[in-house]
Amino acid sequence: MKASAATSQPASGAAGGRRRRATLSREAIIEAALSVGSSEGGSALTFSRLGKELGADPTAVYRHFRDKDELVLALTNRMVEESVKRVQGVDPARVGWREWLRRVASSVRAVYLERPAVAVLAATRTTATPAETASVERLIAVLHHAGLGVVEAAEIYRGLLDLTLGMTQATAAFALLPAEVQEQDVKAWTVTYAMLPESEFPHVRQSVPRLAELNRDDDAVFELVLDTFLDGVQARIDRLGAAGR
Amino acid sequence: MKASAATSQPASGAAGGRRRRATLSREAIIEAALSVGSSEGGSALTFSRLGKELGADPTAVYRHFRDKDELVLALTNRMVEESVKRVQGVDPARVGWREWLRRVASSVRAVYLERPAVAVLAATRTTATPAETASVERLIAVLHHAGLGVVEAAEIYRGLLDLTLGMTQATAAFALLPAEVQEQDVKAWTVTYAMLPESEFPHVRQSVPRLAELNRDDDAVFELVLDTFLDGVQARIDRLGAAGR
DNA sequence: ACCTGAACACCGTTCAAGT
DNA sequence: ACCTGAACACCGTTCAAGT
Repeated sequence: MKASAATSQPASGAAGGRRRRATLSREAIIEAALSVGSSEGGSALTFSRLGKELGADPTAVYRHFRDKDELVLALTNRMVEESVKRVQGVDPARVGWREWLRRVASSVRAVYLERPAVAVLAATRTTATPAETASVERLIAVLHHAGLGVVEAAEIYRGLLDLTLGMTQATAAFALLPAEVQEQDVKAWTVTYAMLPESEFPHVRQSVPRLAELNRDDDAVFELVLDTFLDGVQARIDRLGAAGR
Repeated sequence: MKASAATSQPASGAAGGRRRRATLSREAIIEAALSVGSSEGGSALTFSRLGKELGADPTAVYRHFRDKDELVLALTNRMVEESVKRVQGVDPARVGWREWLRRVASSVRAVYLERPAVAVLAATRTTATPAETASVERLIAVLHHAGLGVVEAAEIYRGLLDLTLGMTQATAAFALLPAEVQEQDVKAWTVTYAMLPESEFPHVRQSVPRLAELNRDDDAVFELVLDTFLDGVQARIDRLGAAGR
């Protein structure tokens, strides 16, 4: 458990210079929660830690949010906004639908994994905020223009997001486990799997260096899955094109 | 919060007739934990609930498991065993690699979703038990025989499992949320998204009935993703075949 | 040898009391 | 109007005491 650095980012839009211990506001609480949720130690987002970060009593948060769930929804919206912002300069017409989807998915994953303790709470939630609805419209539109029917485009959008958020939540949840537990998991691949008898486990033994590598690099596994999924989308589009001719 | 029915399955292998309040054993505790983890109410697996199910003091579990993590690992192994058992009658040579992988992934998902409170704890863990290692060997072998190189087969195996477990963990986590919170999420699609202005959100409006449907049916989304992923694997195999000729 | 029950350091949340 | 701090019903875990 390392001490979490109290590095709150400058507020977007608000005229800066917010002091610690200043009067609480939803904005200040959201910033503090994002900061607590990104702590290296990897422990959960709690009212106690949040109060410490704010320099206030833990229960003071209840003056601004009805309960923890309302805070989680506000944090989810913030991460959606941040994800959108990171790809807003990328034009799907220029880079192509495939590369654009890759970047959208990767930026969602990156934003979430920067705050694992928030990610485990946010990944499964729907906010229906402007940032989210605009993003959904955009994704379906791009898939439609790529050659899919509108409803099929919507299906692929949903699949892509569930796939991205699901795998990201799993990575975040693992990162929050105690260090000893994580090491145990690494050892399973570098020791147990590496020492399996070659006669019974020929395929495992031949690929175990790569498997151990992938076990330490969830991002690589995610990109592999993402690329394979997009290959499948491409195949679907090609099939429609062939049938339409 | 509904009362969880104390329906423990008959122990596999053991000569049946175990009584409640009998002397505790790892087996009895595992069965009780699986039962608690499958409760409809959707609340977490805790020592308190486990003790009630066993008719013993909650802390009695510590006589048989070092801590909760050791229990979780034992439960993970049980679910892996159960998943393997459900497909052991299916021969990949007969149904084809694609259909076999579909069934493997679907049975893992089904077994986990029957015990959501266990699934959220188990999905990210590696046990390195015989059931798991044998399963890994089998999966890589099947993908290799389908036409992939051994290392590439291992990569696809890993991707398929992370994809399956990640999406399943997300569904399980959502199922554990309080009922009001889940309803809120449903309403986001049937109300907020359904009422978005058509001029700004033409693609959403055209597909919103299907999106609302998918939102209530995570299994359908999973199957869509799985099929699209397997299409991508197929494309990869075709490409290798063409290059090899 | 195994189980019990008090205790501890945490969780989220409520509410009366402060300013 | 907003914050504090005691209190409550929970968490996992430890440990002395029981049988």
